[in-house]
Amino acid sequence: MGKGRAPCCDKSKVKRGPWSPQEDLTLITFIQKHGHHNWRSLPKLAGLMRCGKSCRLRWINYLRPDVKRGNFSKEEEDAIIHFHQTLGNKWSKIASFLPGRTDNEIKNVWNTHLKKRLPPSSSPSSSSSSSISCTHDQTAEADHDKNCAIFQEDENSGVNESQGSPSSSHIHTNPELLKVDEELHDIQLLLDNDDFEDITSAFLKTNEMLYPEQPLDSLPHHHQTHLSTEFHNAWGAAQEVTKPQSHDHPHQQDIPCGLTEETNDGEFDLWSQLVESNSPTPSPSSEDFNEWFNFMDNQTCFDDFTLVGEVCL
DNA sequence: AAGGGTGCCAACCGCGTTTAG
DNA sequence: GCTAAACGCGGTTGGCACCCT
Repeated sequence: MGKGRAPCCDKSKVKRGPWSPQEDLTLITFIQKHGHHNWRSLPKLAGLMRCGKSCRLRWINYLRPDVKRGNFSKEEEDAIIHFHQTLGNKWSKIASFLPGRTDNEIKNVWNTHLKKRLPPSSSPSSSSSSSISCTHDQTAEADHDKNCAIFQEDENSGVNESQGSPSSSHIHTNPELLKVDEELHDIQLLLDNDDFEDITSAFLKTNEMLYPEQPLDSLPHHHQTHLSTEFHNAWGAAQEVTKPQSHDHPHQQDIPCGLTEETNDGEFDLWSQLVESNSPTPSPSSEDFNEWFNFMDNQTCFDDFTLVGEVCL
């Protein structure tokens, strides 16, 4: 690869900066219908003047239905501290332990809050973290499933918004972390797969209710980047209408909403057609999407929601 | 009330890794 | 096996909101 990397897109022809609600809608609608098998061609196919990377980032960090918004619970913060000690700045790895949290969000929380709490010596340097990464990575892998289960359960039992509690500024010492690990292990032993899925489902349902309704045009410009929560909530509820079983797979982010695992191959075929012909093809479940559009109209007070959807398809 | 400083976070950039031809 | 394209990750930045003086 000696020629250097070609730019991912023509910077002069793509829009940059904060996403507008209309762009969010366009992206959501397109992915809802066609999935995202090729980020590079997606913006062109969806009618977005955005770089594919930008679309991917927007989707992963804000628009995908299982993204969890709101403050981090004490348990989540403790977990971030714990796994950062183990893994270092492997944000995506840490994010995989915290369902619904993105690597970007965790990175921001670490840099703005958690790092400041710790004494300088307890923050792993890049060299020290790499020197222990092998052994600890294995430990982290082994802890992965049980920690996921724990945070699902936290959501389910309503202990999420605990940042104001007197203990929320408390920092784990190593013995305490060990105790937490033991507790995690005990609970993991009590959970079977069905319980895990139940908790996951409950978590996602709770997640839909994190933000109140608010008319789009009543918001100041700065908060328009947060409008995705409107779509996110509406989408989550729409999933209840269309394909409730999709809630059972929080980590299968690549399977678009409204498409089950069984239909994924078919969806890929649809993508192939789109890429080849560069023209939209009819949705296999247009009735469901129309229902979703109507729901979104009500949720967002966005009069021409259906129009936006039609334009980009 | 105004202005400067600080914090926060969404988004961008560039590089390493993976995948496809 | 090689090369180029695409993806994914982590670091960094820009700009808004809030706080303090």
